[in-house]
Amino acid sequence: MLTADIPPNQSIYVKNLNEKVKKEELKRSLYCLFSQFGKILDVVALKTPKLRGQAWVTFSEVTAASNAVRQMQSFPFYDKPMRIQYAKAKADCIAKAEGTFVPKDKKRKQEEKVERKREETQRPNTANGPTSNNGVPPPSFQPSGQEAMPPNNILFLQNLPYETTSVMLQLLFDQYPGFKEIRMIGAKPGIAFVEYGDDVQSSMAMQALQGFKITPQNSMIISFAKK
DNA sequence: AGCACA
Repeated sequence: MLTADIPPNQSIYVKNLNEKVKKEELKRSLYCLFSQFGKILDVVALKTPKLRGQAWVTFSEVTAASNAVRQMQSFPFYDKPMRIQYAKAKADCIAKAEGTFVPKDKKRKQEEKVERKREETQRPNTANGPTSNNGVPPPSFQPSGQEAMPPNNILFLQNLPYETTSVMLQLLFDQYPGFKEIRMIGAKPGIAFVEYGDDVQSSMAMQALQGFKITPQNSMIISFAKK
């Protein structure tokens, strides 16, 4: 029996994570790392004996989860290759959005009944409902164009104002751990490369500075550099 | 290895 016959799910299950990383940092890093595939609704990680070293990342689209499963398979994250599958169950944040959420005192075995309820309760959606988001990470930017580059410790910057200097960029990017250097090409204004120690660090900086405006007209576009 | 919502 392969591990790969779990049906697609908008949540992914990530295991073989480095257990020394603190929970909040782990969640932030996973959020940054996986945001490249689409909007993330929730990241769950627990440090209980049974659940450490694992996490769940829920996307707003199943296709984002599919790309993440494929592209990030075995990605070295905090020195360990991550193992990624679709999650086996639906995330609570999704069930809540659908109105099918059953609090945890009603344990499993309820699942089939919940499925039926879902069909009969189809959207009496008029006046109520705390609009969407329940305790989720900050909203991500919309990927613009060719965001499909695989992770790289080097970032590619576009749409910089002509007068941008490497010192200006250094001030900005040196705020994030692992910063190594800025490289600009004299003949090509408007673009630059930023090198970090590893892919995780570059991902953090990308997430933090994506869309940063050096001038009101210049929203920085950040992607991973081509290998 | 380990599939939850501390």
